[in-house]
Amino acid sequence: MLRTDRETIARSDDHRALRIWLRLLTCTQLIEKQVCGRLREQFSTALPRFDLMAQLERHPEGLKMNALSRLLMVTGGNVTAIVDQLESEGLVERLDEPADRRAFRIRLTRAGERSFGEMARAHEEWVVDLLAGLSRREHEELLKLLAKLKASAMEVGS
Amino acid sequence: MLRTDRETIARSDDHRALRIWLRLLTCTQLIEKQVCGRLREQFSTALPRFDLMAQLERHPEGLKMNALSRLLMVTGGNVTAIVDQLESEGLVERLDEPADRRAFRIRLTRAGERSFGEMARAHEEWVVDLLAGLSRREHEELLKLLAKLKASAMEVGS
DNA sequence: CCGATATACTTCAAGCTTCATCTATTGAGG
DNA sequence: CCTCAATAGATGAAGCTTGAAGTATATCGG
Repeated sequence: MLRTDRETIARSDDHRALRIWLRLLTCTQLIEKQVCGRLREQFSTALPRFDLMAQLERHPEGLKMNALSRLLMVTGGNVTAIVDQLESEGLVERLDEPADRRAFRIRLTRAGERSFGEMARAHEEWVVDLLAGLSRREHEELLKLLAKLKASAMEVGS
Repeated sequence: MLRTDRETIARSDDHRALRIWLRLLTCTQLIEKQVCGRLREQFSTALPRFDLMAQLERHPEGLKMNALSRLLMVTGGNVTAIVDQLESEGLVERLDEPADRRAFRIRLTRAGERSFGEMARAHEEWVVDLLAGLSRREHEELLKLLAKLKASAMEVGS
Protein backbone atom coordinates (compact mmCIF):
# COMPACT_ATOMS: atom_id res chain seq x y z
CA MET A 1 0.00 0.00 0.00
CA LEU A 2 1.16 3.45 -0.87
CA ARG A 3 1.54 5.60 2.19
CA THR A 4 2.16 9.33 2.31
CA ASP A 5 2.05 11.38 5.45
CA ARG A 6 -0.02 14.50 5.68
CA GLU A 7 2.81 16.89 5.21
CA THR A 8 3.94 15.24 2.04
CA ILE A 9 0.42 15.32 0.66
CA ALA A 10 0.07 18.95 1.57
CA ARG A 11 3.39 19.80 0.01
CA SER A 12 2.59 18.04 -3.21
CA ASP A 13 -0.83 19.75 -3.40
CA ASP A 14 0.82 23.08 -2.82
CA HIS A 15 3.27 22.39 -5.52
CA ARG A 16 0.53 21.45 -7.94
CA ALA A 17 -1.48 24.59 -7.26
CA LEU A 18 1.56 26.74 -7.81
CA ARG A 19 2.39 24.99 -11.06
CA ILE A 20 -1.14 25.47 -12.31
CA TRP A 21 -1.03 29.14 -11.50
CA LEU A 22 2.30 29.64 -13.23
CA ARG A 23 1.17 27.77 -16.29
CA LEU A 24 -2.10 29.65 -16.40
CA LEU A 25 -0.19 32.90 -16.29
CA THR A 26 2.14 31.80 -19.05
CA CYS A 27 -0.74 30.79 -21.30
CA THR A 28 -2.53 34.07 -20.77
CA GLN A 29 0.58 36.08 -21.44
CA LEU A 30 1.40 34.14 -24.60
CA ILE A 31 -2.04 34.70 -26.03
CA GLU A 32 -2.17 38.28 -24.86
CA LYS A 33 1.13 39.14 -26.51
CA GLN A 34 -0.04 37.65 -29.79
CA VAL A 35 -3.38 39.38 -29.77
CA CYS A 36 -1.93 42.64 -28.55
CA GLY A 37 0.78 42.66 -31.17
CA ARG A 38 -1.53 41.93 -34.07
CA LEU A 39 -4.10 44.42 -32.89
CA ARG A 40 -1.38 47.04 -32.92
CA GLU A 41 0.11 46.00 -36.27
CA GLN A 42 -3.10 45.52 -38.17
CA PHE A 43 -5.45 47.98 -36.52
CA SER A 44 -3.16 50.41 -34.72
CA THR A 45 -5.08 49.97 -31.53
CA ALA A 46 -4.46 48.58 -28.07
CA LEU A 47 -6.05 45.69 -26.21
CA PRO A 48 -7.88 47.69 -23.51
CA ARG A 49 -9.67 49.72 -26.15
CA PHE A 50 -10.70 46.54 -27.91
CA ASP A 51 -11.90 44.96 -24.68
CA LEU A 52 -13.97 47.97 -23.78
CA MET A 53 -15.60 48.06 -27.19
CA ALA A 54 -16.27 44.33 -26.96
CA GLN A 55 -18.23 44.87 -23.76
CA LEU A 56 -20.23 47.64 -25.36
CA GLU A 57 -20.98 45.47 -28.35
CA ARG A 58 -22.52 42.88 -26.06
CA HIS A 59 -24.67 45.53 -24.43
CA PRO A 60 -26.26 47.59 -27.19
CA GLU A 61 -28.32 49.48 -24.64
CA GLY A 62 -25.13 50.94 -23.25
CA LEU A 63 -23.20 50.59 -20.00
CA LYS A 64 -22.37 52.95 -17.18
CA MET A 65 -18.72 53.71 -16.45
CA ASN A 66 -19.13 51.83 -13.26
CA ALA A 67 -20.33 48.69 -14.95
CA LEU A 68 -17.48 48.87 -17.46
CA SER A 69 -15.02 49.16 -14.65
CA ARG A 70 -16.36 46.00 -13.01
CA LEU A 71 -16.63 44.01 -16.24
CA LEU A 72 -13.14 44.89 -17.38
CA MET A 73 -11.69 44.52 -13.89
CA VAL A 74 -9.85 47.82 -14.10
CA THR A 75 -10.12 50.97 -12.04
CA GLY A 76 -12.61 53.71 -12.77
CA GLY A 77 -9.92 56.21 -13.65
CA ASN A 78 -8.71 53.87 -16.30
CA VAL A 79 -12.16 53.54 -17.85
CA THR A 80 -12.46 57.31 -17.93
CA ALA A 81 -9.20 57.56 -19.87
CA ILE A 82 -10.14 54.90 -22.43
CA VAL A 83 -13.64 56.24 -22.95
CA ASP A 84 -12.21 59.75 -23.37
CA GLN A 85 -9.98 58.47 -26.15
CA LEU A 86 -12.65 56.48 -27.93
CA GLU A 87 -15.12 59.31 -27.62
CA SER A 88 -12.70 61.78 -29.14
CA GLU A 89 -12.34 59.39 -32.07
CA GLY A 90 -16.08 59.15 -32.44
CA LEU A 91 -16.22 55.43 -31.68
CA VAL A 92 -18.30 55.65 -28.51
CA GLU A 93 -20.63 58.25 -27.05
CA ARG A 94 -21.67 59.33 -23.57
CA LEU A 95 -25.43 59.59 -23.24
CA ASP A 96 -27.00 61.32 -20.27
CA GLU A 97 -28.75 58.98 -17.90
CA PRO A 98 -32.10 60.63 -17.14
CA ALA A 99 -32.53 58.78 -13.86
CA ASP A 100 -29.16 59.76 -12.39
CA ARG A 101 -27.48 62.98 -13.28
CA ARG A 102 -24.11 61.78 -12.00
CA ALA A 103 -23.98 58.93 -14.49
CA PHE A 104 -24.05 58.38 -18.21
CA ARG A 105 -24.54 55.46 -20.45
CA ILE A 106 -21.67 54.65 -22.81
CA ARG A 107 -22.60 53.25 -26.19
CA LEU A 108 -20.87 52.35 -29.43
CA THR A 109 -21.58 54.82 -32.21
CA ARG A 110 -22.36 53.56 -35.67
CA ALA A 111 -18.70 54.11 -36.60
CA GLY A 112 -17.67 52.27 -33.46
CA GLU A 113 -19.78 49.28 -34.37
CA ARG A 114 -18.30 49.16 -37.82
CA SER A 115 -14.74 49.52 -36.59
CA PHE A 116 -15.21 46.93 -33.87
CA GLY A 117 -16.82 44.49 -36.28
CA GLU A 118 -13.73 44.39 -38.47
CA MET A 119 -11.42 43.88 -35.53
CA ALA A 120 -13.63 41.26 -33.94
CA ARG A 121 -13.61 39.08 -37.03
CA ALA A 122 -9.81 39.10 -37.18
CA HIS A 123 -9.52 38.67 -33.44
CA GLU A 124 -11.70 35.60 -33.45
CA GLU A 125 -9.55 34.00 -36.13
CA TRP A 126 -6.38 34.63 -34.16
CA VAL A 127 -7.83 33.08 -31.03
CA VAL A 128 -9.14 30.05 -32.90
CA ASP A 129 -5.65 29.56 -34.34
CA LEU A 130 -3.98 29.91 -30.98
CA LEU A 131 -6.26 27.25 -29.50
CA ALA A 132 -6.15 24.97 -32.51
CA GLY A 133 -3.82 22.51 -30.82
CA LEU A 134 -6.65 21.20 -28.63
CA SER A 135 -9.48 18.94 -29.75
CA ARG A 136 -13.08 19.92 -29.38
CA ARG A 137 -13.35 17.52 -26.49
CA GLU A 138 -10.42 19.20 -24.77
CA HIS A 139 -11.86 22.63 -25.43
CA GLU A 140 -15.02 21.65 -23.65
CA GLU A 141 -13.14 20.15 -20.75
CA LEU A 142 -10.96 23.22 -20.40
CA LEU A 143 -13.94 25.53 -20.50
CA LYS A 144 -15.54 23.55 -17.70
CA LEU A 145 -12.44 23.51 -15.53
CA LEU A 146 -11.90 27.22 -15.99
CA ALA A 147 -15.47 27.85 -14.89
CA LYS A 148 -14.72 26.00 -11.68
CA LEU A 149 -11.48 27.83 -11.23
CA LYS A 150 -13.21 31.14 -11.73
CA ALA A 151 -15.80 30.25 -9.13
CA SER A 152 -13.11 29.12 -6.72
CA ALA A 153 -11.07 32.28 -7.09
CA MET A 154 -14.11 34.52 -6.83
CA GLU A 155 -15.19 32.91 -3.60
CA VAL A 156 -11.86 33.62 -1.98
CA GLY A 157 -11.86 37.16 -3.31
CA SER A 158 -15.17 38.05 -1.74
CA MET B 1 -29.77 12.34 -37.20
CA LEU B 2 -28.30 15.60 -36.06
CA ARG B 3 -27.04 17.64 -38.96
CA THR B 4 -24.99 20.77 -38.85
CA ASP B 5 -23.50 22.44 -41.87
CA ARG B 6 -19.87 23.41 -42.02
CA GLU B 7 -20.42 27.02 -41.26
CA THR B 8 -22.40 26.31 -38.16
CA ILE B 9 -19.72 23.96 -36.93
CA ALA B 10 -17.06 26.53 -37.63
CA ARG B 11 -19.03 29.22 -35.91
CA SER B 12 -19.61 27.15 -32.83
CA ASP B 13 -15.91 26.23 -32.67
CA ASP B 14 -15.01 29.88 -33.00
CA HIS B 15 -17.39 30.73 -30.28
CA ARG B 16 -15.93 28.11 -27.99
CA ALA B 17 -12.36 29.26 -28.55
CA LEU B 18 -13.33 32.81 -27.79
CA ARG B 19 -15.15 31.84 -24.64
CA ILE B 20 -12.17 29.85 -23.43
CA TRP B 21 -9.89 32.78 -24.02
CA LEU B 22 -12.15 35.19 -22.19
CA ARG B 23 -12.56 32.85 -19.28
CA LEU B 24 -8.84 32.19 -19.12
CA LEU B 25 -8.21 35.90 -19.00
CA THR B 26 -10.76 36.39 -16.26
CA CYS B 27 -9.25 33.63 -14.13
CA THR B 28 -5.77 35.01 -14.51
CA GLN B 29 -6.86 38.52 -13.65
CA LEU B 30 -8.81 37.37 -10.61
CA ILE B 31 -5.84 35.51 -9.21
CA GLU B 32 -3.41 38.23 -10.17
CA LYS B 33 -5.43 40.91 -8.41
CA GLN B 34 -5.57 38.84 -5.25
CA VAL B 35 -1.89 38.01 -5.22
CA CYS B 36 -0.89 41.49 -6.23
CA GLY B 37 -3.01 43.12 -3.55
CA ARG B 38 -1.78 40.90 -0.74
CA LEU B 39 1.81 41.22 -1.82
CA ARG B 40 1.43 44.95 -1.58
CA GLU B 41 -0.47 44.94 1.71
CA GLN B 42 1.62 42.39 3.54
CA PHE B 43 5.03 42.87 2.00
CA SER B 44 4.91 46.31 0.39
CA THR B 45 6.18 44.92 -2.86
CA ALA B 46 4.89 44.46 -6.39
CA LEU B 47 4.30 41.35 -8.46
CA PRO B 48 7.06 41.86 -11.04
CA ARG B 49 9.67 42.10 -8.33
CA PHE B 50 8.36 38.91 -6.77
CA ASP B 51 8.34 37.12 -10.12
CA LEU B 52 11.89 38.14 -10.86
CA MET B 53 13.10 36.97 -7.47
CA ALA B 54 11.22 33.71 -7.95
CA GLN B 55 13.14 33.02 -11.13
CA LEU B 56 16.42 33.76 -9.40
CA GLU B 57 15.51 31.46 -6.56
CA ARG B 58 15.08 28.61 -9.02
CA HIS B 59 18.48 29.34 -10.53
CA PRO B 60 20.93 29.73 -7.66
CA GLU B 61 23.80 29.97 -10.12
CA GLY B 62 22.32 33.23 -11.38
CA LEU B 63 20.71 34.37 -14.61
CA LYS B 64 21.67 36.85 -17.28
CA MET B 65 19.42 39.82 -17.92
CA ASN B 66 18.61 38.29 -21.21
CA ALA B 67 17.43 35.05 -19.72
CA LEU B 68 15.31 36.90 -17.17
CA SER B 69 13.69 38.87 -19.93
CA ARG B 70 12.72 35.70 -21.77
CA LEU B 71 11.55 33.83 -18.67
CA LEU B 72 9.43 36.70 -17.43
CA MET B 73 8.18 37.56 -20.92
CA VAL B 74 8.91 41.24 -20.49
CA THR B 75 11.23 43.58 -22.35
CA GLY B 76 14.87 44.01 -21.49
CA GLY B 77 14.41 47.59 -20.43
CA ASN B 78 11.91 46.46 -17.89
CA VAL B 79 14.27 43.88 -16.41
CA THR B 80 16.94 46.55 -16.09
CA ALA B 81 14.56 48.72 -14.09
CA ILE B 82 13.48 45.97 -11.73
CA VAL B 83 17.00 44.70 -11.18
CA ASP B 84 18.17 48.26 -10.52
CA GLN B 85 15.56 48.58 -7.80
CA LEU B 86 16.26 45.24 -6.18
CA GLU B 87 19.99 45.82 -6.36
CA SER B 88 19.69 49.18 -4.64
CA GLU B 89 17.79 47.43 -1.86
CA GLY B 90 20.49 44.80 -1.57
CA LEU B 91 18.21 41.92 -2.56
CA VAL B 92 20.02 40.93 -5.75
CA GLU B 93 23.52 41.48 -7.07
CA ARG B 94 25.08 41.84 -10.50
CA LEU B 95 28.14 39.61 -10.89
CA ASP B 96 30.51 40.10 -13.77
CA GLU B 97 30.41 37.32 -16.28
CA PRO B 98 34.05 36.45 -17.02
CA ALA B 99 33.27 34.91 -20.38
CA ASP B 100 31.37 37.91 -21.74
CA ARG B 101 32.11 41.42 -20.65
CA ARG B 102 28.81 42.72 -21.99
CA ALA B 103 26.80 40.51 -19.64
CA PHE B 104 26.39 39.86 -15.97
CA ARG B 105 24.87 37.19 -13.89
CA ILE B 106 22.09 38.29 -11.55
CA ARG B 107 21.80 36.46 -8.27
CA LEU B 108 19.82 36.71 -5.05
CA THR B 109 21.88 37.97 -2.16
CA ARG B 110 21.58 36.31 1.23
CA ALA B 111 19.14 39.05 2.23
CA GLY B 112 17.23 38.48 -1.01
CA GLU B 113 16.90 34.78 -0.31
CA ARG B 114 15.60 35.45 3.15
CA SER B 115 13.15 38.08 2.00
CA PHE B 116 11.89 35.96 -0.88
CA GLY B 117 11.51 32.93 1.34
CA GLU B 118 9.03 34.71 3.57
CA MET B 119 7.01 35.96 0.66
CA ALA B 120 7.06 32.64 -1.14
CA ARG B 121 5.57 30.80 1.81
CA ALA B 122 2.66 33.23 2.04
CA HIS B 123 2.25 33.31 -1.73
CA GLU B 124 1.96 29.56 -1.93
CA GLU B 125 -0.78 29.56 0.68
CA TRP B 126 -2.76 32.19 -1.19
CA VAL B 127 -2.56 30.25 -4.43
CA VAL B 128 -3.55 27.00 -2.79
CA ASP B 129 -6.57 28.77 -1.31
CA LEU B 130 -7.55 30.30 -4.60
CA LEU B 131 -7.48 26.89 -6.30
CA ALA B 132 -9.08 25.04 -3.43
CA GLY B 133 -12.42 24.73 -5.21
CA LEU B 134 -11.03 22.07 -7.54
CA SER B 135 -10.34 18.47 -6.63
CA ARG B 136 -6.94 16.91 -7.01
CA ARG B 137 -8.20 15.09 -10.07
CA GLU B 138 -9.32 18.36 -11.61
CA HIS B 139 -6.05 20.01 -10.77
CA GLU B 140 -4.21 17.36 -12.67
CA GLU B 141 -6.55 17.58 -15.62
CA LEU B 142 -6.25 21.35 -15.73
CA LEU B 143 -2.48 21.21 -15.56
CA LYS B 144 -2.46 18.83 -18.51
CA LEU B 145 -4.81 20.92 -20.60
CA LEU B 146 -2.87 24.08 -19.91
CA ALA B 147 0.29 22.34 -21.04
CA LYS B 148 -1.38 21.59 -24.34
CA LEU B 149 -2.69 25.11 -24.62
CA LYS B 150 0.75 26.50 -23.96
CA ALA B 151 2.23 24.30 -26.66
CA SER B 152 -0.50 25.31 -29.08
CA ALA B 153 -0.06 29.02 -28.46
CA MET B 154 3.72 28.80 -28.67
CA GLU B 155 3.58 27.06 -32.00
CA VAL B 156 1.51 29.84 -33.51
CA GLY B 157 3.75 32.46 -31.98
CA SER B 158 6.91 31.11 -33.58
C1' DC C 1 43.80 41.25 -38.42
C1' DC C 2 39.47 43.86 -40.09
C1' DG C 3 35.08 45.16 -40.92
C1' DA C 4 30.29 43.87 -40.75
C1' DT C 5 26.79 42.00 -38.21
C1' DA C 6 24.78 40.27 -34.05
C1' DT C 7 24.23 40.32 -29.12
C1' DA C 8 23.96 42.19 -24.03
C1' DC C 9 22.44 45.70 -21.74
C1' DT C 10 20.95 50.68 -20.82
C1' DT C 11 18.41 54.85 -21.54
C1' DC C 12 14.46 57.54 -22.43
C1' DA C 13 9.97 59.09 -23.92
C1' DA C 14 5.25 57.68 -24.37
C1' DG C 15 1.37 55.09 -22.94
C1' DC C 16 -1.25 52.40 -19.51
C1' DT C 17 -2.81 51.50 -14.79
C1' DT C 18 -3.43 52.29 -10.15
C1' DC C 19 -4.29 54.78 -5.99
C1' DA C 20 -5.71 58.63 -3.52
C1' DT C 21 -8.27 62.52 -3.76
C1' DC C 22 -11.86 65.61 -5.46
C1' DT C 23 -16.64 67.22 -7.10
C1' DA C 24 -21.35 66.46 -7.88
C1' DT C 25 -25.38 63.93 -6.96
C1' DT C 26 -28.30 60.64 -4.63
C1' DG C 27 -30.64 58.43 -0.80
C1' DA C 28 -31.74 57.44 4.01
C1' DG C 29 -32.76 59.06 8.69
C1' DG C 30 -33.99 62.30 11.81
C1' DC D 1 -36.56 69.73 4.75
C1' DC D 2 -31.55 68.79 6.27
C1' DT D 3 -27.57 66.41 7.10
C1' DC D 4 -24.58 62.72 6.39
C1' DA D 5 -23.02 58.70 4.30
C1' DA D 6 -22.77 56.44 -0.15
C1' DT D 7 -22.19 56.53 -5.10
C1' DA D 8 -20.78 58.15 -10.11
C1' DG D 9 -17.22 59.95 -12.28
C1' DA D 10 -12.94 62.92 -13.06
C1' DT D 11 -8.25 64.22 -12.03
C1' DG D 12 -3.33 63.94 -11.18
C1' DA D 13 0.93 61.93 -9.40
C1' DA D 14 3.59 57.73 -9.24
C1' DG D 15 4.88 53.34 -10.93
C1' DC D 16 5.12 49.79 -14.60
C1' DT D 17 5.88 48.48 -19.41
C1' DT D 18 7.02 49.05 -23.94
C1' DG D 19 9.53 50.23 -28.18
C1' DA D 20 13.12 52.61 -30.29
C1' DA D 21 17.60 54.29 -30.16
C1' DG D 22 22.27 54.15 -28.16
C1' DT D 23 26.80 51.98 -26.29
C1' DA D 24 29.85 48.35 -25.68
C1' DT D 25 31.41 43.84 -26.73
C1' DA D 26 31.52 39.46 -29.35
C1' DT D 27 31.69 36.69 -33.49
C1' DC D 28 32.21 35.51 -38.14
C1' DG D 29 33.89 35.74 -42.95
C1' DG D 30 37.35 37.29 -45.61
